[in-house]
Amino acid sequence: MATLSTMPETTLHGLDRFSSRARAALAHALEQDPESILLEVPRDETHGEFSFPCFQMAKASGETPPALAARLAAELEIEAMQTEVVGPFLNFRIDTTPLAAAILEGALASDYGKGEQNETTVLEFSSPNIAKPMHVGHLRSTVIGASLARILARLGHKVTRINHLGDWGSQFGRLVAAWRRWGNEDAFAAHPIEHLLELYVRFHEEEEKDPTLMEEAKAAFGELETGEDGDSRRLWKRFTEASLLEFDKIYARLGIEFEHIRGESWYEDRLEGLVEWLDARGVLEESDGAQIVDLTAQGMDTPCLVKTALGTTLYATRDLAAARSRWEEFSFDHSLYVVGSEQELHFRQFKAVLDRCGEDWAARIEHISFGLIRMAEGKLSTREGKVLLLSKVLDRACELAMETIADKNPDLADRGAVAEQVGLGAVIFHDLKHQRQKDVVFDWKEVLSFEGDTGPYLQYTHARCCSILRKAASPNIAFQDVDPSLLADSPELMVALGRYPAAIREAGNRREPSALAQALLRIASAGNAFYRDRRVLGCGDEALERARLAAVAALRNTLADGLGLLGVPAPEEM
RNA sequence: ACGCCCGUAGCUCAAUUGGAUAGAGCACCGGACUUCUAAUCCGGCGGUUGGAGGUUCGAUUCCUCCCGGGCGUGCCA
Repeated sequence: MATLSTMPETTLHGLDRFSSRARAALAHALEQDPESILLEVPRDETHGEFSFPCFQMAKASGETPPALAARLAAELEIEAMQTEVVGPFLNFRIDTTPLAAAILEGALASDYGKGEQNETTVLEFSSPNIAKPMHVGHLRSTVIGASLARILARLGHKVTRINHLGDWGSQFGRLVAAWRRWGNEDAFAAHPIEHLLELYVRFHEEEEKDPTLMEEAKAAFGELETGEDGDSRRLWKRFTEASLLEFDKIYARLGIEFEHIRGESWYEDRLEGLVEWLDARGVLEESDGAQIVDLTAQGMDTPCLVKTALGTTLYATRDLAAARSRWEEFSFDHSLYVVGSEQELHFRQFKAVLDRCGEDWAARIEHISFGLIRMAEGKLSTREGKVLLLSKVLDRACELAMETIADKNPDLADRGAVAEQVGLGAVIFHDLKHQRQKDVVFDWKEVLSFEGDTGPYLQYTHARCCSILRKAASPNIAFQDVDPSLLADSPELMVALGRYPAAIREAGNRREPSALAQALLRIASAGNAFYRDRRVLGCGDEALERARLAAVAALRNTLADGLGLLGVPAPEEM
């Protein structure tokens, strides 16, 4: 993969074009490899666009940091950049006209922020359970995964998205057993998922009083796992099909697609082979009648169970089979699993099992874990029937967006469609703006907020840009027709736009969409300040209007692009 | 009990993964719409970064202990 410093300058996007020059000059002056020169972004923008703290290099050369900074400032001659010494820091400032020229050229092009990481990545995300409705808990995996898929694709990855449906396991034994006792065809026909959820909840209510229930459930799952096309399997298929229809509605709404929708059952005929393979590798042991892989040497005191004493498979069995299958099929460089943090032990275990088997590709597996969504009132529990349906959250957000439109822009055409975009945008962005690792307390007031650091704020800024461009006599400004010196008064906007490519890179490399979300907020903020202070249309100077229109177009394009990567719709009017 | 994660302004979160005077939004107070959408913008208020040590030029960030919260800990997923 090409590193920043070895790439030709024309392929460097945004501020990278300037930082790479500074790094190259520093590397030359310090006789170091450019890769070892790390530039920082000063917290305080008045210090410039980049900064080089001299502490470490000074130690190596025996100078004091301020002395080294001063020496470098005197030596360095960088095209279109000025240096400034502040104590031990060497700061870099980009000349405003070349800055505007470079950023405008980049942001008006269609490949802004594109990367060249030519790698193959398998990405598993969303993965709801069959026979249960999607609830707010599924939102995170779904939107984080979908967004990461787009971001990584932009960076050059060949991405394969897999929806690993929870369509297998002992829970289906429970469901089948519950159906046989209390199932109702009419209720199922009318509201399939609701009815199945009722059965599931009822099972858990009654299993304590009636131990024969669990026996029936285990027997039913046993029937399923025989692979025979019997009654159990017919029921399971019906439940699966009904669930998929429901899921598709949500995915269509969120604009999410998968290369493969493969439930756990897809790997069913590989399960026996997997167990035999583990045995052949000599890692399988029996313990209390179950088949386990001991992991004490890997630092885990809990072994990985691959078969119950009854001979049925477990979650880990299926994930191991899936991992092997994906390795054989895709020969991936990365295999990412966007799954909640409560499954961390599971992933450590299943990677450790592959380690024990001598599979070095296990190191390419990453658990992209994320914090749980909790309700302010207490824990959600599917078993107790306490769920907040994802569809309800989306509906409520869109309703509120409709009310807001009626209030703020009652003449808007196509209000329903825009309300849908704004409502979804609020919910999706709210999720993606937080670091994924942190737990989220679901708060209606915040999720439904359309002001401040929200999705609708970004959408609004985008719509404002569209509005200006719509009213312009000639909205399509070619970069060649712009005098960039006329934008020399707007370095804040140019810098914010210029950091966009690096934000995409950071979001991808850290598997952290919030890095992109935060960058978009800064861009929108700079954009709002820009057109507040600078009249665009009818500013009295044709060349100036052209330049400002180009800046607005660059802003609009970047916001639309970034929102697209996050999966937030970008209406042109709202 | 043990393991992992989290703790930053009244609330929700940032802080370039060890850098400069810890920043935004919400809430609150005060200002800006006859001019490209006020879902916006500008100003003010707000901090012992849970606590105590340690590592070093420098710690919100790394280490140890403690406090508080979340999740997990062989036959669920």
